[in-house]
Amino acid sequence: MTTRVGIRDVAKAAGVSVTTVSHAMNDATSFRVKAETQQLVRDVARDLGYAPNKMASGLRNQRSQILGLVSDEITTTPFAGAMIRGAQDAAYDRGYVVMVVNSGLDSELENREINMLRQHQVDGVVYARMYHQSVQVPAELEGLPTVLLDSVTDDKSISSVIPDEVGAAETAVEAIIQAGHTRIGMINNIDDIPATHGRREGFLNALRRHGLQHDPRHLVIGQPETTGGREAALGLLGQPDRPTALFCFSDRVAMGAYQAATALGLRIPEDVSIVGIDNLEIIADALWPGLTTVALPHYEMGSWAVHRILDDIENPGAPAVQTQLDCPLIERGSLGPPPR
Amino acid sequence: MTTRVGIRDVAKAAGVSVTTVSHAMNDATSFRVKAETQQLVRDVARDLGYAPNKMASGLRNQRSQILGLVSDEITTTPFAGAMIRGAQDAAYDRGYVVMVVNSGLDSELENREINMLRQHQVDGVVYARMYHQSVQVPAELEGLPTVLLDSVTDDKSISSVIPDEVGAAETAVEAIIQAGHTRIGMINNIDDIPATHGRREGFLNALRRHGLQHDPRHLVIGQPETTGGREAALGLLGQPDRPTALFCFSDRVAMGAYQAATALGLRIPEDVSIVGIDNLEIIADALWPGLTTVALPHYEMGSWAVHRILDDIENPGAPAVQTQLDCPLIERGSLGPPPR
DNA sequence: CACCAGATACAAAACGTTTTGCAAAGGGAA
DNA sequence: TTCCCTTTGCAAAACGTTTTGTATCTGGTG
Repeated sequence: MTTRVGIRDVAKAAGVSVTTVSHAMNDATSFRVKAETQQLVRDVARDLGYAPNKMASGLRNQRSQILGLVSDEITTTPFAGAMIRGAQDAAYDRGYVVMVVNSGLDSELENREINMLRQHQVDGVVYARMYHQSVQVPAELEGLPTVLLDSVTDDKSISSVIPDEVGAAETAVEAIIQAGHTRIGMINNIDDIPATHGRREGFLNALRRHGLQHDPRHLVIGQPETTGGREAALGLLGQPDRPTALFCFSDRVAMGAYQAATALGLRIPEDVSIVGIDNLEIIADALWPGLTTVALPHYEMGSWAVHRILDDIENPGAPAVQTQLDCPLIERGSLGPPPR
Repeated sequence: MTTRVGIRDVAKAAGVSVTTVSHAMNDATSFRVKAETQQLVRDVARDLGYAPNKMASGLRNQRSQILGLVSDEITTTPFAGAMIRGAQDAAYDRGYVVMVVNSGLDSELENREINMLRQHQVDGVVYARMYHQSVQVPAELEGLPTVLLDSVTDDKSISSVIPDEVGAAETAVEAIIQAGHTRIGMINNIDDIPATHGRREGFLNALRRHGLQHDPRHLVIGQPETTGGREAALGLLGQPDRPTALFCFSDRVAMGAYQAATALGLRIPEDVSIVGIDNLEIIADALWPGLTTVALPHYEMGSWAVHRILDDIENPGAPAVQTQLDCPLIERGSLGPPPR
């Protein structure tokens, strides 16, 4: 490995002082160097392949240009990837870079990892959860610019971004209603989490808005996986006055509903329409027919969080903001008119 | 934000010099400090919440304790998450931290991102692909310790880790044969990539080893997604002397095979057994019955790559090694004895 | 008692930048 | 010509560590 080229190498090669090189490179202060000299220096720098050492400049500036991203789980769904990419793209656009750290559910480990981030002098951290939930921000983050991703906390002084759960459900159910359905079932999550309540509320809102009767037997709950969806849908679709459309808590639940429909000899969407939430492409695209669903804005949330944190860093003191991002409908083939 | 506590604060509080504090903290050199003093210093450091500034120590040591991870795609499957987590866990265990960067297919962007990593003085980089493939290592990585993850290159001086494709297929097909099948079909990928050839080879190896006839009509190819699997399986299972078991290129292809079986009124595994590759849990667990499949060791590859790179950094000059990692069989419910 | 070795602690230099304060050069006005 | 201002360039300090070379102390030995 050839030894790295530093600022003094450039200075020597260009026949100027390191000060001048520094000024020439960081054009914020370029009024201290003649345009001509600046060009010369930059050319030399490029030819030499000079790239400033961020550890040195960070040390001097007390700014690392590094953001930390701490997440709980990362392996089971592609959502984490989308969030990370959103965060990383935004960071890159603004000259930052992202350190990813994840700790499963081990909060002891999480604290130690946050500590490592601190040692690396990260300028801020995005504290992310894989599923929208309410969290306690670890004390280790005290004093570091922090924004919550896919989670909220009681402390209103911390910015956060989450999906608009209510709106997402409304979007889905509106679409179902537009297609002509009046008997609409919902398979909700059994867990007591924000998504459960928000989506239920959105479901009921949409029904009410259109003056549709809500049959409580058509709103059931189950484990938020495929098996739970299958069992719930089996019950729902087995009834004589079965719903003609099912709004499912998630795409995995919807996949269970597909299985139930198939088992009962019901065609999708001719006999029953199904709509999910998540836009988990690996499932939604793979189902047959494709699953119409509402996308959760993971990429956008990652991007939003990073922009928020950088705004905060560059311009401290702005008030915290709690955001909800829109969830668009993604149409595939599982929503059609009700059977006559 | 209270101003960070530095080594001189600790020194002052403990009534010793910064040198002594440094020696007391880094116990490699602890023979230069009395055990008692060391304890005192450490206690004081803990009480003050002192955490050494890695930018400063990195600058001094010419070692950032940061690893770069550059990947192509990250959002579509959970594989990326598994790799990243494997890498990050391994890094954490050895006191390192991972900077993630990803660029889609834009190699121009990739180069600029690698450049950012260089500026941050990463000690090495893991160059990862999401699907096993043959790559050209970008010139930007020149001179940086690099290992290839889920990819290989012609340059044998670069270490790499990939799944044992041949072995994976052999494992799957052996299991099928053990279950009693003799007419075994395979739905392979149409793309000309290493996985395609390796899995085909493993399939044929296993058949040959057991003296089983290979009917060329039972080895078909298709797009490596669910739709491709469905169409291929429809053809395969529609034949009068249909195979009693299907070995699928991937879990998504296997999902298509499920759909085809269902459409043809075939039960799994009573009428036809299906085995995949990937252990894409979100699908394999969700299918009904669960999909028996061979796991691709994404987590392990991430971990292996990081350990390799750190070995290389700590002990330079060791020869490069190209590794293949084992792929274990994950049994769920889609493999049974052949119908009589 | 004098000397020495070993144990322990410290001061200072170095890592590669940025930035401040100052100096030199150039040019216009008196 | 002299003076002063503006433009351009430089030397040096600082960021927070680690490490080297040296100084001091202690106690044991001749």
